[in-house]
Amino acid sequence: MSGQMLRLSPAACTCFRLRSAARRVTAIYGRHLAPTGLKISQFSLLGFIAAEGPVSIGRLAELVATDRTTLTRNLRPLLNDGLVEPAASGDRRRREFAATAAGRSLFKRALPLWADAEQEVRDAMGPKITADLHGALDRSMERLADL
Amino acid sequence: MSGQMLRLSPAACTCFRLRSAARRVTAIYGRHLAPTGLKISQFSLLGFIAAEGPVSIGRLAELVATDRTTLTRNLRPLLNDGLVEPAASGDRRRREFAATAAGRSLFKRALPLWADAEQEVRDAMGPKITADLHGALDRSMERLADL
DNA sequence: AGCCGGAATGTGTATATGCACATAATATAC
DNA sequence: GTATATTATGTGCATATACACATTCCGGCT
Repeated sequence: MSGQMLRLSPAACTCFRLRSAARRVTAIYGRHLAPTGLKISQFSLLGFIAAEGPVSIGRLAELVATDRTTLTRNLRPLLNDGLVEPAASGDRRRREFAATAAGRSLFKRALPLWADAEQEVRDAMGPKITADLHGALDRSMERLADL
Repeated sequence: MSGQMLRLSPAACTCFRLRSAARRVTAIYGRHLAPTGLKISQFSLLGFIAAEGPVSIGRLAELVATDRTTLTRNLRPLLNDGLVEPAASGDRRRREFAATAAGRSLFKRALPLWADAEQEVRDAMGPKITADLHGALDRSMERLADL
């Protein structure tokens, strides 16, 4: 009985735990990245765009596992701040984007701060739990890929 | 060199992976809960309120590990839909909330759908990876509790 | 009684997230 | 070569998230 109750308790929910963990870790990274003016989501997005070269919204959506329409809006702050700019595209349906020089420069300045955040989390959790978490997340995402 | 590049690649970020996983799993739960009109975050919040009885914003913020001010707004839809209502409070600074009969009823109807989502994720990941993920998340959250 | 520090909460602003729906442009079938 | 299916994207709406700042109230001190 109590086992059943425990499994049904809201806090036992896989989704709830993942979301809680994401919120908490997001806050930690946010503190480190604050001097750059970048949120962690913007940092990730900028990094992918810089690494991929000119890239379309749809391709980005695959890369970052985010809804296409979310990216349309997440790009706005980066465009407004001149970190990303539209790039030429052969297909007029497709809009492509690339990092500007300012964008690449800011990303490079943000990298060590991101590494500090990564290290703070690793220090708090210890190498074993960190590795376990990464492994569990990776294998989970593989299995959930086509749902 | 390539190892260094890999570690610095945006996709290797703990925060990015957690957020991606949370998005993906959120979508799965959302599909199951859609017939109830509840988002997974609303389902969790309603569950906590129903389980705790009259509870303040501040207490809820601790329970669900969410910023206090976020909860102020997350409560709105639940209040508007008559699932949660204000409750008396001895301290006029504190606003307390409790689930209504409709709220408890809807939560009970949503529970099996939530269980279906939980099961779908478990089936996709398998019992071992599921247990590993839960364990890694639990231990991570413990270690990150006071950061 | 009156002041005052701390506690509990709300608001303004900005971003993140995704579904349903609409639009534009390319590719394909005939 | 046009009608149509498909592809790529944007928009309206609603919610989720949290920081900085403002407000209101309680409790203790004088």
